[in-house]
Amino acid sequence: MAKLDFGPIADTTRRAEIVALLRRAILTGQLEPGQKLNELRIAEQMRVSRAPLREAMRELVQEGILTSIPYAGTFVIDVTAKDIDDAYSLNKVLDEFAIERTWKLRDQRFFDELDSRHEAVKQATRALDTTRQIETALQLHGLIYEWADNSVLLETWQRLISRLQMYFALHQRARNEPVPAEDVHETYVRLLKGADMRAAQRHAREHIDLDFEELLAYARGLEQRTSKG
Amino acid sequence: MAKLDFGPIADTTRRAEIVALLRRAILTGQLEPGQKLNELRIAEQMRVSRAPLREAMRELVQEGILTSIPYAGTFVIDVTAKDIDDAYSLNKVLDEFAIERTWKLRDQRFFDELDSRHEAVKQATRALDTTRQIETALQLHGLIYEWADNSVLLETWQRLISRLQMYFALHQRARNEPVPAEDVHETYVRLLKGADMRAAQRHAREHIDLDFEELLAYARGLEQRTSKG
DNA sequence: GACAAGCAGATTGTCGACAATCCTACAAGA
DNA sequence: TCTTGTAGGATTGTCGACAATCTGCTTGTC
Repeated sequence: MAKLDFGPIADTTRRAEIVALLRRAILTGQLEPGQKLNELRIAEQMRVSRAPLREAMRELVQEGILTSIPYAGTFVIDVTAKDIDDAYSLNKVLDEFAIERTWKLRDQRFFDELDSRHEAVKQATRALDTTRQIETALQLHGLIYEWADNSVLLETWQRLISRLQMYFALHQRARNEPVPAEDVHETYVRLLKGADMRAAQRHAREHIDLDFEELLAYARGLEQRTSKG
Repeated sequence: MAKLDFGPIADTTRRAEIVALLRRAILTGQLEPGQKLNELRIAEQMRVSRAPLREAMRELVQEGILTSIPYAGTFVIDVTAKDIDDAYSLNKVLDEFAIERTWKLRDQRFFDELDSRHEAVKQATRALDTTRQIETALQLHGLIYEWADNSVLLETWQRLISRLQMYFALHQRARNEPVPAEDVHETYVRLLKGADMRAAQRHAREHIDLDFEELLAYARGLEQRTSKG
């Protein structure tokens, strides 16, 4: 008989669902940076009272993707080039640490999961689903954090990807180009399976730098435009 | 005429004050790990309705010092040896990064602030005020994060010190010993003023390791006791 | 026309009450 | 004895309404 492993049951509070809905709207760019969230309107749309909505918004404020000014409102965070720069430079450091911690803990299950997530990225890429592509790519990247066996590190990473996902989504929406067909994660996955930890760490740095430059350029353009307007 | 630099005005929402009150109670150990927070009772004590209290609790949950289970309650997080280990190992990495980023930005104001915070620690030590000593020591340590000019890094650090402060406070309360009179931060401050960045980074690691070992031993003892009971 | 005072209108912050859920104790049945 | 079902009380989750605050406009004065 197969070993059943019941996971925790789904959160059944309205608050949790609101958090999920709002987060998704923000991370996919449906709610744009700087935009104000009108409590009454959103509550009506969701057929929910303002109490759980406000609690949900508090969570997202602490998560770093909303910002709140007393008696003025709650807004989607603005994306500045410096924010992206900050997030990425920290991400590099964390990546190195995560790889180091994960390295000795790699096993067959790790490699299987790595392949599985890699496959998910490729599938989203083939389907030209940019939103899903970003999601899956970040999940692929997040495996080393989940495997590092350090809950604080994992939390930190999860806070970071919220923003990164938002940045990427904005970038993609702005470009509105078909996704590159090549498999940019091939090397990353291969190195994580290999024996040279330093090489994997180095690649993580450089691989990130690649997308990073594009993002930064986009963000700088954004700022110039908005400062003109 | 001196340049006036008006800081932001105080938050005037009840929510913000509740957050401050609760956070302080948790970080000083007045609310013990694992303890349940009864909304009705706390609301009555603070002469406040449950709405702002619940929002405040949501923030602290996201901050990582409370944990919430739907329909069951909100609890102060438990302190396990692994949590401390995780937090500290990440802290080492972040310290190194913060020092690196700060190094080139050091100026006279930095050195002055460093001395000022160092003095605050010494003063709290002389006054035998352990709670304040922990606070000031963490603030001294946090200067490199404030100076690193990386908002994401700073946020991450602030999330970390919430827990560290809680751990330290518990430790101190448990020992209930007079605080060591020697100045353990002397070398740290001197190296941050010096010219050898690597040395400063190395010391940050080792300096932390020192207190860390004590904390870990304490936490392990705690866990054994609770598993027995 | 410029500027300050003051008045709606809209929006956020807070409150008290109700609904949904959980935990405990206890009884009934196998 | 162990399990299962079932009230009862306590606590959390949610709602609708009221209070506090901000914003933009209007009005009046110079």
